[in-house]
Amino acid sequence: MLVSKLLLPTLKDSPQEAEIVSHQLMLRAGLIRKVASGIYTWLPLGLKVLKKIENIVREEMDLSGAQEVCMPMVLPRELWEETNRWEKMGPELLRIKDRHNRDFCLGPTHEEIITDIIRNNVKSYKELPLNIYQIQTKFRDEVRPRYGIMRGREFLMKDSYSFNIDEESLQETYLTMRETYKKILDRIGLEYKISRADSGSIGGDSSEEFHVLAENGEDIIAISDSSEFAVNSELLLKDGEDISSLEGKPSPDGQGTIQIKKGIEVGHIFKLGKIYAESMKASVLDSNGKASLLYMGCYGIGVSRLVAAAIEQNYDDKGIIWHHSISPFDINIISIGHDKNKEIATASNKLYKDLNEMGYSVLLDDRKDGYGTKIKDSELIGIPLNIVVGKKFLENKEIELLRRNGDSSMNPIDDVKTILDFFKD
RNA sequence: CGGGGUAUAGCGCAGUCUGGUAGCGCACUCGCUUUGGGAGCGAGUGGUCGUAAGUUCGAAUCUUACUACCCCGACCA
Repeated sequence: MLVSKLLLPTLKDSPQEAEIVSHQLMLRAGLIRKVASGIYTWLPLGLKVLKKIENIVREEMDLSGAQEVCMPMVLPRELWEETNRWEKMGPELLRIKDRHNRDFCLGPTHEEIITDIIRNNVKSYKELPLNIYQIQTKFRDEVRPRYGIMRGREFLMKDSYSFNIDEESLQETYLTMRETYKKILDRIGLEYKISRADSGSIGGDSSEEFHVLAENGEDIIAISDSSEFAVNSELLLKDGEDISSLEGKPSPDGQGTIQIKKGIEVGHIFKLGKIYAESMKASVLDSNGKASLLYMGCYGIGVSRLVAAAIEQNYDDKGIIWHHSISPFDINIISIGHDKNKEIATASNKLYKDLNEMGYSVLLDDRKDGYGTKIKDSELIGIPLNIVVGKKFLENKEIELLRRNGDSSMNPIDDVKTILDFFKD
């Protein structure tokens, strides 16, 4: 992609509406623009990141044996009344009426809809277990949307629902999803903790949250300094106790002491048990030919929230630092004097073509601006590797390889192998 | 929903107290010169001052109501 053709409205100043780093940088780097409170448009660069994360999630879900579907976003009242959630969800459920005055809502989650599908189409235990997922826009009319994409009202989520014949099978699927989530977050290069959590209004037996550790996290978790142990701090606090009082106490798992950290909840996995099957009468025939209520699990990942979380965990005073797995582009060719100097333009264009053919996603900054403008923008939008074609190229056919982390080297322009090595993390 | 704050050009801001018909930086357009860390000179474009009503000869400025957005709290797969 040529930078001159790209819709990339970068900003030098942070809009006053943005308070936290990820929100400021997402606006400044031209990833998103606000449409209404908690509702955003994804611009080309932001959408690329979103899609990269979405695809990583999809790949790992498919590898885990889950199957993708797409459920509607507009949902009829009747299904929600079966579980009594039309009432229970309260104003968080954005309700609308169609032209016949029939009640609908915008889907904030899809247990009812998928359970309806399964009860109508799956009849035997032999068809189980099933794990069905979708990656779809959700709407929750949050009491207070904030921090840009982090707590939006409209957001992209991967939600999956497993249907199992018994508790053992559910446990197996649950652990598979737990491993899958770890793989996803590892691939994105995030530092995270898995913490025991309150299962909240969605109900069910037990749940765990995946927290990306970051200063601006909304959740406070207690972790052990010498084991894997982590738990949402709410669960450790007795009445009137202050969170800071937990710091330094012995960890409940008997290993090490407690540290208090802030986290961004990017994933949540639940064992729901039979509650939805009961209220919605979802059963299959078991091996004895008897109707058996389904055990369910549900597993969510906030795809759009991961974009913000990745920034919160990886930025500096110059801008975003993308992990290579989710960067909107792999390489940015900074061509200095591209419009005037044919030698530089020709070399840059060839490099651009070659790297594209090698399978990299490449930006070519062909604008009429100087080095300063171009490198500042590149650092702001967080591209992992810059290739500078300029004066040094004219002198001795050398280009500079400049990584976002500051490492740099001068190399002969034909030394493509070095470019590749340099790019490897 | 309770508390606090903001609203003037795409972004950042001044002007409001003390009423006189809107300004600065950046961005943008054109020309020339520049091109390895956000370039220089010259000439330009762009705003019903959040909305509505009121006071006044006259309102960005004073009054009232409303709306939007942000922050804290309560809430939250």
